[in-house]
Amino acid sequence: MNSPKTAILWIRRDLRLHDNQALLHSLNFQQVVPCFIWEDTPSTEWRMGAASKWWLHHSLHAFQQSLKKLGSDLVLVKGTPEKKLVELAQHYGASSILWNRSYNPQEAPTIQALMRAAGQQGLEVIACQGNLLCEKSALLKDDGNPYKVYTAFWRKFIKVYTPTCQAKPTQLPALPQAPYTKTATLADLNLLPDIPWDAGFNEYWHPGEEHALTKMRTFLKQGVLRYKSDRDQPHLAGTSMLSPHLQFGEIHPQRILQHIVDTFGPLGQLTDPNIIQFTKEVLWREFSYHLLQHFPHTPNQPLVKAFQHFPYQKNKVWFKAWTKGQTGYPIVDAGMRQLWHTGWMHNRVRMITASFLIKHLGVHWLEGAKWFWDTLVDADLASNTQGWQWTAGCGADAAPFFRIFNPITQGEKFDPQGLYAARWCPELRHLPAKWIYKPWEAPSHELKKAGIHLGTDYPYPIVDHKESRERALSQYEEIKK
DNA sequence: TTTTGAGTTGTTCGA
DNA sequence: GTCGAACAACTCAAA
Repeated sequence: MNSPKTAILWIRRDLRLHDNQALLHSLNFQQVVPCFIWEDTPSTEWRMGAASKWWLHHSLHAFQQSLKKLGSDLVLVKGTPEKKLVELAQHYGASSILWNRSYNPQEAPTIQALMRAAGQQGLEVIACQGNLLCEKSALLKDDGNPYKVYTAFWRKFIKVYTPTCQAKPTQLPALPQAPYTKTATLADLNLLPDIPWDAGFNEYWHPGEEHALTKMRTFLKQGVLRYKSDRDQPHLAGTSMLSPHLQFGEIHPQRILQHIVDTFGPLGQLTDPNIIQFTKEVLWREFSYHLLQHFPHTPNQPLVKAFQHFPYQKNKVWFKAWTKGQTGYPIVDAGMRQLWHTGWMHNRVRMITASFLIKHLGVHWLEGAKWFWDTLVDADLASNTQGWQWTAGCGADAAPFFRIFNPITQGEKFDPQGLYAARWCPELRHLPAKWIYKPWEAPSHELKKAGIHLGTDYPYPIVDHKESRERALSQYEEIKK
């Protein structure tokens, strides 16, 4: 054995040093080439959206820096993964390719092609557990079928699960000599927008593992203690905001649960409803992946087949008003504008805006899912699909058909002072809280005093709540038959 | 196999 | 203004 043992470490959305199985496995090699491959125009649907690309750019940068600190680097390459990985292996004389599994069914063809290409070259492939706590068949019902009800999934999970975290390595194997000439720079990947719509992103987000870990520790020390009530109030910073960090694998859910167990005790014995609620939210992500893996058609097709024939309507004008935050319903508009400016929307408002698009405007949930996919920094195929189908009533454990969010009372209930509306729809900021979620009902002198001319400064509602509600209910009535 | 109880996030109406 | 009931019926989980 004269030549050193060399491995290619394929990095995807696992941009972390802690709890990174493939990275740990790579320590068994003498030389390791960590690499990220960017495919400009992948042939799959659901290719990475604009907001996610922004995050990826900064996250790659952060990860590259931390690899450098440990004596390695991140090699960036443009091209088709299965071709480039084999090419890299040949260039460096590597014997093995390592990666952490992705649970996105859209990526399955790439993996199959890679396995084939590697096999032809006699390369060893090692796929490790990725960003999930429960892989496809790790948690099933006693009869062997997948869960379709969250509570049952959760109960089983806390019974069987114990976290096992792994510290980050203190040093990494060196990069081999003989630099690969076809590397790209981060700028070459062209991940940042051409027009600077990301200005607002920079003040809200700090991608990277270090920031993710800090955010988790701070949240689990403070915010989580009021989570059960604060998480529902969109004007507060009551949620963990860890979702994009999880999506890019900057933090493993294992580490969050470990921290919870270390601080508050075993999951099965938690008593504080705030901690339980937060743990449940972490597990919703797992449940979404559970569903996505067992029902891989759900990003595009309803889980409940009866909904294939639901009479959704195309309405470009209404859809555009929704995307721009110009529906005339302040809670909806505030949410859509927050999304546009920050790449994120508060969870409660996600439900309200989604419900409004599907039920009040009668637009297909898939249209909304695609908009969220492009604009969210935490866009996650499993959570996005599950969330939209839940709202549409066609998913697992879905909302009953008669549950149609009232866009006025939801605003008033969860933000009685109207702070969220005032923040994101500043044209309404002088309107008293009493009217801020229903400006069209405000007396004309109040509107005048607040300096608002409806129809000019802020739109009238594009649809009537009561009418839309009744129409949606009667359509659902039809579907049942 | 059969049976029984339960199921994230709500709204409206009428007393 | 507050509160409880009705909204429907079905699928799922587990004993």
